[in-house]
Amino acid sequence: MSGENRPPAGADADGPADGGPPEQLALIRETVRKAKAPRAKPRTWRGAALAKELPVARIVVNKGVLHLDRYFDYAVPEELDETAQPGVRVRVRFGAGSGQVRDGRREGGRLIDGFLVERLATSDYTGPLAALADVVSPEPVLSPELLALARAVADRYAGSLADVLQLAVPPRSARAESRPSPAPLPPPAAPEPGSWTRYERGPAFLESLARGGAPRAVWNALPGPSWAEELARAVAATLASGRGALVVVPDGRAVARMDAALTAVLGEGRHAVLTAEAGPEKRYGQWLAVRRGAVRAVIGTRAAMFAPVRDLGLVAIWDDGDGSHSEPHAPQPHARDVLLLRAAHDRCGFLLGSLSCTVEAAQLVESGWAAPLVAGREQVRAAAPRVRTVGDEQLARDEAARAARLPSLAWEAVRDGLRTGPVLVQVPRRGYVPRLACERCRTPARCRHCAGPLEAPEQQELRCGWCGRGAPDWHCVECGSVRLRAQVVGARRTAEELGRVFPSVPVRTSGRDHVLDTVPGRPALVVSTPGAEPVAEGGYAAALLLDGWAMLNRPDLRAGEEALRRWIDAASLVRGQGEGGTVVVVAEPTLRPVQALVRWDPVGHAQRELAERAELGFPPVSRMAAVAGPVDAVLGFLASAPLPPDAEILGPVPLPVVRPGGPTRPGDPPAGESWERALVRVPPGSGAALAAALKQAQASRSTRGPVPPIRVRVDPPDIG
DNA sequence: AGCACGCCGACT
DNA sequence: GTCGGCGTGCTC
Repeated sequence: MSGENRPPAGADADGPADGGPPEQLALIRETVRKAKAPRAKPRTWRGAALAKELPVARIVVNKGVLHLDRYFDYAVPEELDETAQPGVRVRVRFGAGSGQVRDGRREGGRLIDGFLVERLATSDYTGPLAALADVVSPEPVLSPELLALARAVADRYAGSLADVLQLAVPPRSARAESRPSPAPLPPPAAPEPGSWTRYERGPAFLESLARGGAPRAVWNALPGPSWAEELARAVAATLASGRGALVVVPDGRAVARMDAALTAVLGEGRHAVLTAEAGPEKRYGQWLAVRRGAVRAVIGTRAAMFAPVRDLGLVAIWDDGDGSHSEPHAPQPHARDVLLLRAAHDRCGFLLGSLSCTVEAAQLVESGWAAPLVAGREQVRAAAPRVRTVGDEQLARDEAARAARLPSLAWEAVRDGLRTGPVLVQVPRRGYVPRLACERCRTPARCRHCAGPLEAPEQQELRCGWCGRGAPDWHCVECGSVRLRAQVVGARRTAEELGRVFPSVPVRTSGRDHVLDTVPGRPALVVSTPGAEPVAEGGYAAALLLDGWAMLNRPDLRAGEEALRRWIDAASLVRGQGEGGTVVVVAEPTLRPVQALVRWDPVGHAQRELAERAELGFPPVSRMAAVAGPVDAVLGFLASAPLPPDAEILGPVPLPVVRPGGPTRPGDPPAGESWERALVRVPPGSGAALAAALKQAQASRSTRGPVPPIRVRVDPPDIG
């Protein structure tokens, strides 16, 4: 299906996937030590009895601090010899105070958790080794594969191994560990291709998996509910080859659908579900069943991306554009990139599926690393609804629309739809912040120097949100207009008024705090925020996508892609145009994402976005990192970081101050403090050097005295 | 981050 | 002499 297994562009093409170079300081110190004293047999305080074979244990300690991101050697006491095997959890004394001996025990170190990485005959460390305090449990939870993956993720995101391990290995539950896992089942028969026949290379993809191959594909799924079953068949094909499979989906609803689909295709007992919802003990039990090889297929939300599946044959991610694939805990890895690293490392199959298409997905195809898995146009036309647009000019001319606050085309679509079934109305969430755009043609206003988004904070001077330079003489590059606008629309009110326009029809709502899973096929108005749309029995007769303008003008590089994804996701719940399914989107028909929706061409949209990002030096073609903190600290940090010569620093610019007691998001500065943020941008190929530099600067920073806090994030998701 | 060591000034 | 200030450096 695709060529040899070189690493994917944009993922780890420019990063050492296997460990990375040792830091220079450590290297020098190591050399000096070796010169002074050759490898020593371990001596412990007071010479307690040690294991006879391989008396040294290499430990990774559970401390996320970056200057402790290396291994520490400990002596293995005789009584722990048997259980102290690679991969087990251990407790060790760790901390300052070397050389304090009292009663034959070393004092001063605190007991902390860690993992045993390997057993060795000798240590490079010249001092006397402390002894392992305890082996927590004989369960080898950290396999060499998982360790290598965690190392690669830490390097890619300028984070520490310990932080990644915290995400990758769930907390222990002794009860779950003591329960035996079920006996593994023999591989099932290869499945029929089913609805994969709708895709040109679908059956071939399944056959390759079933034969033990490692095909890699970016799959643009046809609208409708079949994707879960199709993913389940890909899993089944992989199991048939005697290998394991892993599927990561964005949320609990998608997990439930995959769970049902896998049960239908494979029967009971062949797959594990890894979600946080299950509670720690149950989750650890499932995780253990996977690690022990009792279960070979895994589905779950993002934490499952590290699932220790044995003999991995396929990693798959569904809807990679969904924000919940981004891990909020340090170092904030994205499930797509973790799975890319796994695919490259384990040389297994890779499947990225979505109804829509991200720029990153397009890049995987563009670079040749993955093959496109798409349906022909006639399949798309049959499955997708008819899409019509209502632009602002049309809206302005439409007297009836102004009076009723509803364009007549939209009114007709709702009225006609309600004759045969439910009608979906999508309204943007409140809190969507539109960004500045040309008043006439709606082209986003960008900085002349770095192409960042322009902002006018609190009616102040117009300036760039990235580099902070002012833009007093801005004019639109497309049409020459000098006027800007930012519009916040009364979306909810419009939806409420819809209910008044159709008083005899029940109105149901689905949103953040109250999400409906399904609605019956009877006529009803279903008002929903993006992502919370219920599935309608038999499909919606029509959908109304309101206030596209607000969706498209958020101050985010992904605004267009995200709006299109939200629209496609909603429109995919509508019947195909053969059955009369109609979608009306209220947005300017000349805009690229709107046109892509009308043509139902998310892949083409992503390809054009990718070309543009390459031209403007935007991620994912370039790689960026964000450095946030008090302005002096940010500047000092950047000055001390050994950035690659091709790195470009944008800003810093002030971040919005969080009001005490106000809403906070992870990553926000502490309430009341004024922080600034700089962006560091490097061209393709320098991503690994950037991450290494940021890591080193963080490590040397924390060794010297109390320092003001700094937040570093590789691949920040919210750059304007 | 902790935590201990060490090299300087005021105290019993 | 020796108690303890916190500046500096290490953690197997």
